[in-house]
Amino acid sequence: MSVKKTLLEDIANELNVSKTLVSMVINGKGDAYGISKKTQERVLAKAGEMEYTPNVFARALRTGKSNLIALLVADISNPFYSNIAKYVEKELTQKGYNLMICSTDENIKREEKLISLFAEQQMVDGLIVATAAETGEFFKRDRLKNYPIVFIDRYLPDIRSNYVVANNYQGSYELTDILIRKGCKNILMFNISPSHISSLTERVNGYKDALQKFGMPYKKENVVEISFNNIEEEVRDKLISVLKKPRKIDAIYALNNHIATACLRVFNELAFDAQKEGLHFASFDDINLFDFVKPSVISVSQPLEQIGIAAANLALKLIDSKESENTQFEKIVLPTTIISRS
Amino acid sequence: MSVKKTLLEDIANELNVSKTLVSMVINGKGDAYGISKKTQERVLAKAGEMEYTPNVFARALRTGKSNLIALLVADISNPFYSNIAKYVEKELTQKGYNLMICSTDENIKREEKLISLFAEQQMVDGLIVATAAETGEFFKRDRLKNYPIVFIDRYLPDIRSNYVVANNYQGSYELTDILIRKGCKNILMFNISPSHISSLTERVNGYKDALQKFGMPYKKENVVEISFNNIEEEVRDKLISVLKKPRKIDAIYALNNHIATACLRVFNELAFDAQKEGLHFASFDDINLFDFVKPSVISVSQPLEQIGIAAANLALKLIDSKESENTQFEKIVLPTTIISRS
DNA sequence: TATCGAATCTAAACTTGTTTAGAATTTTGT
DNA sequence: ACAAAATTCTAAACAAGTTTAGATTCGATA
Repeated sequence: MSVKKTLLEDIANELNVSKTLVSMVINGKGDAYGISKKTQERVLAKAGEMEYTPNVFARALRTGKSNLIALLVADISNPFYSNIAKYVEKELTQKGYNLMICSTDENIKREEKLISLFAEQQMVDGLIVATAAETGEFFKRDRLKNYPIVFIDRYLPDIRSNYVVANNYQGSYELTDILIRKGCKNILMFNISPSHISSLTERVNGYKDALQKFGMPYKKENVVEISFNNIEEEVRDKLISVLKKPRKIDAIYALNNHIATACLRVFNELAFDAQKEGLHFASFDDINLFDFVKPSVISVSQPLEQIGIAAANLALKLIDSKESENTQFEKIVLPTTIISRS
Repeated sequence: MSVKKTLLEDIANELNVSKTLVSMVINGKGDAYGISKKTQERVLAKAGEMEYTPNVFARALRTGKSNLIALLVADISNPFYSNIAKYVEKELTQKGYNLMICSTDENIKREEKLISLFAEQQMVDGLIVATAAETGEFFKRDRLKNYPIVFIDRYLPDIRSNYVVANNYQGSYELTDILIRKGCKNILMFNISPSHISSLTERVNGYKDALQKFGMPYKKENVVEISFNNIEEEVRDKLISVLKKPRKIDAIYALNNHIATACLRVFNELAFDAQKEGLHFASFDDINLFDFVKPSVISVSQPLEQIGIAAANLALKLIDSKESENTQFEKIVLPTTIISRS
């Protein structure tokens, strides 16, 4: 019962011209194909009057372009990703593209399934991915050769690829440096497990190298691994046992915002006054929350807007230069900022 | 240079059968069309071997179904929406659908443009929308008649529609009730402007009716409107002037999480100890942050997961029953929970 | 042995645009 | 005035599937 959609052909029939002509005019190629100004106007007017909107699928089928880009992240409800998503979308919208955002749940199989659907079938013109992959063998498959993929947040060392990431190493190095200068001798780091993710390993490396600069030993027992799917509980257990022991630890460093939140929750529950106890608290990733809590958080803030914009534009660039067999890969590393709260 | 994709026809040629047959088997209609078991097996085996994946656009063009649903929200970086998005996506994935999430920036024109693109051209099979519209005239257009649209968070009173919302009235009523029972005589409410959005007006109504129940007057000056695009600054100005005056106000009630965060920022900056000053603080919407801040926040928590799941399933139901001219509209109102922190 | 029916399969139409190759018309040049 | 060139337009092919209508093939029935 719903009203019939207007087709190209309907406009053509109304005006007694061919649908070829209408298509050309609608796509702004009227001049290029030498359609008279008068005819162009008539077509445009009629198209407006009949509320014509092109069928996206027919167009994509014929041209092989959907003007769609997909963004794959572990979890869209993580503010880190949802903020990046916002900026990616904003940038793409300006350039006439639409964005599909999908959560992979940090599940490699799901990620691969989505990539097969989106990329191999050209459902989307390009892909922006915070990959959960370990080695990334999947990305070597022929079908993905020459397909526009931009990695964000994490990259795969063994895969030649384009990526946009924050300078995790440098940020972590600076943060550790600050903690040491504040007098910390025993910085306990909470890492995520599995820890193959590049951004995490680089944060660990930055931490190690800063220790080394000050001639401080890297103690394995000072890096605690937390399963990514059970953060709250494991942090609670580990942190409580640390706080209850006679203290050697003089700083806690959470490697991402989830861990940091879990730590803060424990401090809160125990009514533990870190400041009074001489314990510093630091986190990689900066979230709103940190502006309001005690203990004050020293954090590394990632340039979310710039990451989003850069990833969007890099993807568009790759799409535009797709045929040109460009084997040059772009690796964009953006600086982080330390946020030190009093 | 990238490897050629496998087409239905390629499989058909390899096996010396028609592409019709291959299509039928691939879509699981082999039995229905009387294709022999042996042939079905051969097709499936060959399809797997050749890594066939169907072209989404060709399929959608012919069938008029894309297995895509779009979710339109004001801002995907708002945890309220990003959490709903997560659950909607999870539910849809299980049912074989993919989700397109788009931010409208609370911009009605952009919302309408996206809906035209998505719905009128059947780019997506259904739509879930937290609309920015005021009257919703747009939704009355013929092209959208009988198109599966589910409103979430907000609905349009003048539009006959399907929606899934939290019980904003009841939540706000209960919250106000609690504040009054705690002895509050002057509850200052920060509302968002423009305030035509149903969820907000219902929160105001709940507040008013609770006051009335206790025979307390509704004072216009106790409802302050804050422009949605300048929340931080306006809240700062208004709140500071309130706090500096000789106090009559004994509770602040923020109508959403953005306003609440802005208020907390002001308390923080002023080192204002609300508890000591006998000021209660409440918010509609519950976010992580509230677990960690002072003053303690009394909040109304919305059932994000249930909203997401219900919206997804309602959309799917509408899609399935599309042809049946169902004029019955479903209105799902889910209960909220008060979270009272000590 | 011609016929009917079931089982199995296929040719061609169809979805809605874009693009190619070329046709029809008008203008220009001499 | 006629060919060449430029202008303006169109028929048909094409993208890659799904669906309809009907064609074979085979054994069974009369």
